[in-house]
Amino acid sequence: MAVTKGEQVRRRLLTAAAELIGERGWSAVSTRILAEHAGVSASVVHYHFPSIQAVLSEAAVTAMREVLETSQQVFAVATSPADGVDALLASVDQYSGTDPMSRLFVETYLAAGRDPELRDRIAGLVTAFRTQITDWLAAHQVADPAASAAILAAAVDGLLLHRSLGPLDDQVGAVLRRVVIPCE
Amino acid sequence: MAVTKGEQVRRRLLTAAAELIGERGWSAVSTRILAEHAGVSASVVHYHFPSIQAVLSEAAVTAMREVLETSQQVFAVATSPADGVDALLASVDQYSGTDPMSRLFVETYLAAGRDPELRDRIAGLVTAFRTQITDWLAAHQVADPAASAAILAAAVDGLLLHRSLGPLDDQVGAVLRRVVIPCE
DNA sequence: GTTCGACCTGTACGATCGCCCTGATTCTAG
DNA sequence: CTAGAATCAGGGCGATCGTACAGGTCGAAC
Repeated sequence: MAVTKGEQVRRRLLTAAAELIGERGWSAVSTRILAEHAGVSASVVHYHFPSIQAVLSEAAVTAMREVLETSQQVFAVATSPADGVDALLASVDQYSGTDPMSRLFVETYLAAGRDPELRDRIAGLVTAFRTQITDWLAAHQVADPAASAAILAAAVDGLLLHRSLGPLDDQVGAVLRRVVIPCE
Repeated sequence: MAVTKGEQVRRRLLTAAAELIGERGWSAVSTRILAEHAGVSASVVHYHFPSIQAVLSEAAVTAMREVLETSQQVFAVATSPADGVDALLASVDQYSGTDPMSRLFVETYLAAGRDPELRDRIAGLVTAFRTQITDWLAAHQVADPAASAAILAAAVDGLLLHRSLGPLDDQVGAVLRRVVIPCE
């Protein structure tokens, strides 16, 4: 069989960990909670992973990579810079700011500040995402593509953060489109 | 005496809590760690506060209110929308993204998602801050002042989040200035 | 000088934490 | 069919958690 039984359990642990990071917070995910949520015994966690931090890190990096990769694909179909911003915001719209995935992103940013190895992996993911946007903006004659991409990426995370506190203005899309202006 | 001995200890606990939230993370601040950091015995915490969550919430709200109030004062001296954005970014520049205050903001956003009462208090602070910026932008004939203020506030938090992963592009200030365009 | 309240210390309780170890079970190669 | 590897359950260890409580110290009011 291609996927062994143990590999299935390992994946269940990772998906459960990703959910729990968002729901309970990074440092509130314990071995027993994680095991119960994945439907296994507590000691199975330490059979598949060396430590709790290792599970959380791998789960977070995997989940973030998937989201970022699908998120940067929305730019491929956009035909103009304004379309690209709209598509980016639309793809973000499925996250309410209070859902596990949104919170996993922020939790992981914070955890990365306390774990240098995790920090490097996350920085790599975000840099790759930002580079992808930079290239796309440059190809569409946007001025200062690198800084514009940095603002767009930061705005997305910031909007998620603020949206968890309450609804946002309808016109944020129109305003964010101002960021991408053509070269003179 | 105006400030009693007990009040001094209470304040030491609050400032220590604010630091520890940023350094260790919200849910990793324990009674004993907090007491040790404030130079008091462990049970003093529960003499001045009903629970650990209460200390953390009050410390976070107090710290955030101070920062937001001083931060919105930088707009008062700015004479143009572009100046305002520059002043905002400059006032944010003193926070590296890895310092306790930056991290306290994000930690508190996340904690607010798990505590409705804290959420309301934080939402009030952020809304007041955003309203202040909105009024200032409107007074300076910026189009869509409310949405522009939302983008600016979100960008500030997002930039802090991303700056903790690595240095940012030099031109983010120039790009962010594009957000504030005059009414047609 | 005594009383009283504010303030603090030390200790204790039950719960939970990460991690380890020992056996049982299940699967697979030979 | 069997031996061995892979996988899992259960229990236990020392540490730490939040909180409660009983007693001690100390300054101020009377």
